[in-house]
Amino acid sequence: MKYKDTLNLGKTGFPMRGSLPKTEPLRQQKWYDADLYKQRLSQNEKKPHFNLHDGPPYANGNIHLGHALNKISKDIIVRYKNMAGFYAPYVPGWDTHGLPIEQQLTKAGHDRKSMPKAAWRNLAKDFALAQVDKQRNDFKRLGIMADWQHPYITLQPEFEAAQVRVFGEMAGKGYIFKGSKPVYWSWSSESALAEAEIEYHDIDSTSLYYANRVKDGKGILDNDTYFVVWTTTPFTVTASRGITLGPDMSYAVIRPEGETRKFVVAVGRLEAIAPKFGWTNYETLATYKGQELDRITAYHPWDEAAEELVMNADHVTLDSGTGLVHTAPGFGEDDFNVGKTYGLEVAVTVDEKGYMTKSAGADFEGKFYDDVVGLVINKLTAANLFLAKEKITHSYPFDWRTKKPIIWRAVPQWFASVEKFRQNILNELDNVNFYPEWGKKRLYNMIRDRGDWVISRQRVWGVPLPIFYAEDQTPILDQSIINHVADLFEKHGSNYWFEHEAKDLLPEGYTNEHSPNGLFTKEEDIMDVWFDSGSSWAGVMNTRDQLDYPADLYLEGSDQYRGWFNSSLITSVAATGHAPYKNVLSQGFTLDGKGNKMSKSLGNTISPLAVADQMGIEILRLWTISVDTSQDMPVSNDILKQVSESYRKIRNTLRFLMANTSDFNYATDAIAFEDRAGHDQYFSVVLNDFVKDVRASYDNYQFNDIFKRVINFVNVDLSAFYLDIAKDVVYVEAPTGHARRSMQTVFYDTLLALTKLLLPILPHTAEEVWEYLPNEKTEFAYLSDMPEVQDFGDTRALLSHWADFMSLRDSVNKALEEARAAELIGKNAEAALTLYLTPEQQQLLANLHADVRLLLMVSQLHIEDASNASAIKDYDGFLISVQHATGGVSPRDRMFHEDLGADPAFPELSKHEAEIIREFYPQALTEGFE
RNA sequence: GGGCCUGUAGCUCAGUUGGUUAGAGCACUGUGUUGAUAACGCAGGGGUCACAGGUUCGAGUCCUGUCAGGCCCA
Repeated sequence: MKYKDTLNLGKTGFPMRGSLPKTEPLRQQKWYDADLYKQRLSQNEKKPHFNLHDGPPYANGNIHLGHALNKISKDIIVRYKNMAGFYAPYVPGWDTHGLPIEQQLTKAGHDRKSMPKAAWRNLAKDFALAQVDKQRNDFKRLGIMADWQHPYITLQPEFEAAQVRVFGEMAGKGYIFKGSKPVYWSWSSESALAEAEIEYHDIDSTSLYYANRVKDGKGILDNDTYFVVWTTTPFTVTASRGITLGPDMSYAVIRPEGETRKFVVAVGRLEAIAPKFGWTNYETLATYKGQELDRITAYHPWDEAAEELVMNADHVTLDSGTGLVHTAPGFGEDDFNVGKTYGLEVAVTVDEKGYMTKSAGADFEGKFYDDVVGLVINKLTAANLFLAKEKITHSYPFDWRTKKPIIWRAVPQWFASVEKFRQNILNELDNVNFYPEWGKKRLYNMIRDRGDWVISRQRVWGVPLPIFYAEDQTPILDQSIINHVADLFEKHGSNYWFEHEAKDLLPEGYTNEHSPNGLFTKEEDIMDVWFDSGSSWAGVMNTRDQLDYPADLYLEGSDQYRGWFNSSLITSVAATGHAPYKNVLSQGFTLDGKGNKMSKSLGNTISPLAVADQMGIEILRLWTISVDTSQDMPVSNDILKQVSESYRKIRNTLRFLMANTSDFNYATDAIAFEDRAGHDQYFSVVLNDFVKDVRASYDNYQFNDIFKRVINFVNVDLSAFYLDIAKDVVYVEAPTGHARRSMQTVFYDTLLALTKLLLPILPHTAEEVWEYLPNEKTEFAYLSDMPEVQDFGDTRALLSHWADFMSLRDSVNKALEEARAAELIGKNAEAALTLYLTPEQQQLLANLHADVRLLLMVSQLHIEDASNASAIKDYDGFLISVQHATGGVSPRDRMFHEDLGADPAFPELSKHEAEIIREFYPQALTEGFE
């Protein structure tokens, strides 16, 4: 027989390489076939609940890395919670209303104007549901364990009904009102836009400087005095109704050389402005504070029916312009606010498509707003008021979908008055934990500074605003009527609104004093989609039996402070007085390897599905915990390659543990902690601390902390030390002997703990490992529970002793490396070490209760008293001498021994080995060795 | 322009209340093994802690500014 046959070399079929792209989909199919999601949940039915509420991605387009990061992070948390003693359902959601889907229909060749609204909405619904199906399949490829068969979708009747009831609750409290206000108006999509629907680009504009002649100078200014104003939006001059000054800013009345007219310009801008008008010399006739000129009037440049009122407001700056702001309340928010204070007319001279109306004047009517610059200049020039034009490049708002510029424009809109319950919202934030902590500050500032919420949209694809109008156009905002509409939606879906007349939507026999003839009309606007997703706490958490309100956790990208975190908080506090979440976890954005943002145009994007196909989704999942998700995260192929190296290390380590426990049955073979060898006790403690630390990191959502701990544990604690020394035990010692069983006990504990702790992150790999653990009872690893932290008492002394040993080991390794370089030895087994130790250092070794020779992996170890040392090299405090080992090499354990042939039957083996052979391989006595 | 955040070895990350020669893993180089083998061990090189001021006996760690980058807003 061969010596090798008397060794316990590891055996396992677990492949070194995972072939992840091929095996993952097969494994996932098994999960879905077995309805593993439901199995795990039903197992947890009696446990405390943990609800992570899914923020709904928009049902349009391919999933990108941000989606993947989001869903994988949630999956990690939910899987962990389910294995850690919680009933943690995960209902995925989709956001399905809104303009992008309407645009997709248009792109596909459908014409909204050519069909009834209800028909258009059915097309949108079909499109959205198809997108949901596609994205759902893609999410499943990421290995996400969720209730994929019962997602929530914002177009579901029960969701729409819940949303409408939230609206009713707010209306009932008087939070909903109708107003006319400048809003972001997209003429290209003929709709008001939410702030979230806007993006900014730099554009070139023609700005104009012109003069307004004083009409009523209130005894301060003469009638030959002119206010010099600046505008970057010339079309708004048609609706100009005022001139705003900074109350504390100084304004000079000057007369340029060669001019008969006098001009008013802010002192702080005079020097910058004068050259533009060719004013090389001028005399300053007087200086006034802005507030001294308050309520003086001036003529509109050409509109005799209009008048310009001088006003004061704090938003005026000296950064640009003249320090006098031309004010058109219908076309700007600041303008509107100051105009409101002074009671100005809100003139709107542009229609919904961007064309000037009759109110702009006969020569403007019908012209596109952006094409009237020349006309405005002509009119100003004709009135001798034109001073200069100037090209400027500035950041300007655009419709994020049509990519066309937008304008501010006052239109009738429905609002939610955030002002009325702003303080309640801010107070509620104190009851929420934020990860990271600064999230609270960020959300707080946003709520504090935000204005009222424009909730109406002039589109079709969305939840209708459940509002009726009486014959005299009085809006009817009655909570009981709104709830009646909600009931209809719950039964028939919101398309019912568009398929029926107002009278069919109102409760039977409804009357109203404003409708003497019993006639009613209905609102045609729909709700802002942020109201949809912002109502999900009501439409999902409150509606489904297995879920709770408020949710334990909302987890989204940091853009959602302005989005979903925000809108959910507002609707929830408005309707119930409470925040919809107890914890908010926000994540950064994925950046490329250079730290720049990912975008299609830059070509630096990485598709999660491509990663799954090329490397395996496990690699992306492992990447997710390798980075600090609270900040922006770099991703590149190089980074993923590095992560895949880490994956291989983890995989190989698991494989080694499996291979060396394949003949081990915990039930019959395990050795109790007290009876384990010193190094096995030590490692049991290391493992236990590892379990404790990793679980704490999970509990605090510190993903990259888990990664760091796992990688260090695998590389340093296991691979470089414990598994390395283990080979001389596990391979060589008697197969069922105490030394080997002691170590195998720890191996198996480690294998099991590591597999379970990694499962939320690497579920495919963990399940694969599980197939090689015949003694584990559950069919899937996911049906097992997280390892519990054990109590080994006070382990500080033990850990301290081993920390000391590690210092000695470092010194020994350096000494061995020098001996190797000097060609005194090759491998460590050729070495005989002599340590010259102080009494304290000798005590150190005694404290270990272990075979130090084994721990240092040399053939022979001699301990001498330090006082006997002469000319021995000091390695960081340890006097170490390396010689070549003596005796001969055993072909079996490949170590040097001086007792080879002590058993005459086995002349090549050591005494200890011969004993093992006699007991466990008696056939060697007859067969002999080759 | 404003709010929030980030900038430590080639890469991903640690660096407690400011205190001796700034750490880890990976990668890299050298080397040993060839019984974890398309694996594993050991050793080594590598950072003016984005930059510039300031506070302090002393700053990666506090303050100010600049630069670069990200999210959100104007």
